[in-house]
Amino acid sequence: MIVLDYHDRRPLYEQVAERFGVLILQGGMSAGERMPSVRQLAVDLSINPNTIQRAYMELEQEGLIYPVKGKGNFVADVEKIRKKRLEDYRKELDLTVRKGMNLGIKKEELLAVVRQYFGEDGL
Amino acid sequence: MIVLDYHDRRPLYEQVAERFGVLILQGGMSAGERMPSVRQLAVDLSINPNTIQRAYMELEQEGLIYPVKGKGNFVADVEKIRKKRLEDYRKELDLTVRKGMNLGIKKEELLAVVRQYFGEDGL
DNA sequence: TGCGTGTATTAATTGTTTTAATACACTTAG
DNA sequence: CTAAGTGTATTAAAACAATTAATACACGCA
Repeated sequence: MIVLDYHDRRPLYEQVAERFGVLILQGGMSAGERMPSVRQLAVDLSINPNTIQRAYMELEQEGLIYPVKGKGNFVADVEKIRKKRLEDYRKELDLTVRKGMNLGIKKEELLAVVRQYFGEDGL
Repeated sequence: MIVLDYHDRRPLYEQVAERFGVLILQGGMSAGERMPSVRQLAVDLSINPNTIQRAYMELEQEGLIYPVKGKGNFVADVEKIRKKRLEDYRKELDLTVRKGMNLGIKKEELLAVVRQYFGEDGL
């Protein structure tokens, strides 16, 4: 069971989302497994159900879980998670490169950064 | 003289900074030229001097102006501005590429995005 | 139908941002 | 050296946004 840290300045819903996020990504929960119910977890942690709801919303945004009305929230497939992460990253990358173009950066400089992390091989 | 828009939801200091920022970047003011004094501009716009001060702080952060105690704020050299922008962008670019590496993105995909905006030539 | 589930709306609380009031410190003209 | 103009720092008031809670609604299943 997760534990809240009231010395942590971050909001409660963020702590809850973060703990479960790590748990899921590290394989502590498997795909399809049910999350604790909004109400039950709220009782366990002695906080309001809406705070849990908010945390689950965050996790849903990240593609880590999905809700089923009347049944509960369930852990998503890690493969789908990975795909969503890549999707989001591609948008970010596109923006960054375009921004560089607008700033008048040289193509070679962009390539150099890529090489720096991915090596020279294969050009 | 700039004009404040009280229907604009953005804070006053941001409006002030934005207006002068555009003015400077578009060549409406030349390097070394003096900005309106904090107090004078405050009187003109009928707002508190600290709000102007805050706006000028923003502009200083962006490298657009520099302060001289007892004398005033002055428009920076556009060349220095350009350099600072590039500096900031390089850090951003570095982070983005590293993040891609951590996500396990393929080198070729990064290169493809670069080509998309900068063309195929020169590989 | 009843219990357990997620969802939506509204309000109270808390925290952050924005603006103002005021006092301090530096520069230069005279 | 003093006065008037300049930027700077500190503090507090006011406005705004984020967070949490209270409450009611809607769905699924036994």
